[in-house]
Amino acid sequence: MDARVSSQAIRLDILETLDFNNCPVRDVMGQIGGKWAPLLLISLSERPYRFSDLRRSVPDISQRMLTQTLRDLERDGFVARTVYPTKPPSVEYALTPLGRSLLVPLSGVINWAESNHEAVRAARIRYDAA
Amino acid sequence: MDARVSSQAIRLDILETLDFNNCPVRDVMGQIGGKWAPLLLISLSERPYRFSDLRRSVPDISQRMLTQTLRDLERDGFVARTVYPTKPPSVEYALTPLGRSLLVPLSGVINWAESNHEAVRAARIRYDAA
DNA sequence: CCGTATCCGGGGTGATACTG
DNA sequence: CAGTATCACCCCGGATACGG
Repeated sequence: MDARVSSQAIRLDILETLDFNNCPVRDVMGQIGGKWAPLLLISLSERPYRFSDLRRSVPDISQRMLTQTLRDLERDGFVARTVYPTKPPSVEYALTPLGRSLLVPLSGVINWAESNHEAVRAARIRYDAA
Repeated sequence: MDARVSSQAIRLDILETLDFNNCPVRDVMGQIGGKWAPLLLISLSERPYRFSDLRRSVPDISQRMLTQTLRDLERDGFVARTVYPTKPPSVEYALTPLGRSLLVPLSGVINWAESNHEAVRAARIRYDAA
């Protein structure tokens, strides 16, 4: 067995075709790796949210950033925006099928982050001590 | 069946305990969601790299950003830095067990990005047309 | 309720030059 | 080869005010 191979297989199909001028990692991760997008996607994985509900679910997001992040997610096809012309109007945001399919692998990273948060924090303390 | 539940189950353990003041998503994704970290982790998933090799593997990264990103990854415990006191010196970067375990779920997102890159680009074109 | 417009400060990023 | 130092820039993001 090759010593470079980990005990857990990692398959990265991308390695063979990685093109830095038209890079899916940059194109996709650039959005979902932003400051607010992951948290919004997590909330929306539960159920559709109205604008104000979403704002309450992420307490320290500004109205400006909430609007802007939702627009970006909508533009990329992850989130659908539905306006109900009530008075006052209400707007509902929900994951699209594409957004839901993204959340499958993304939830793996999120759960990893939760499980290994302490290990990362410990590594930082060790590094900063030296 | 609950209409809110997708055909593909998504389990987010984090939903029950999400604490925004000490948030693993922010703490972990903040690093690996950066501009350069994902690309470096992809390269390092193959094999250890020396500084210059890594630089060649990501052609448009500056020396400054390569150093800084590697330091951050080292600090979080994802990458190990080994100095060989040859002349001139050579430095090798390799994934740690923690980094390798991160790459398991991360590779899922990366492969998703590759598979769905075109769908995302199409969604953008559609959105921008309106 | 759900935005948009404007201003502004700070940090991330690149370019360049220098060192062991 | 593998960095560090410094400068300058730009854009993200917060605060605030206003509008449909």
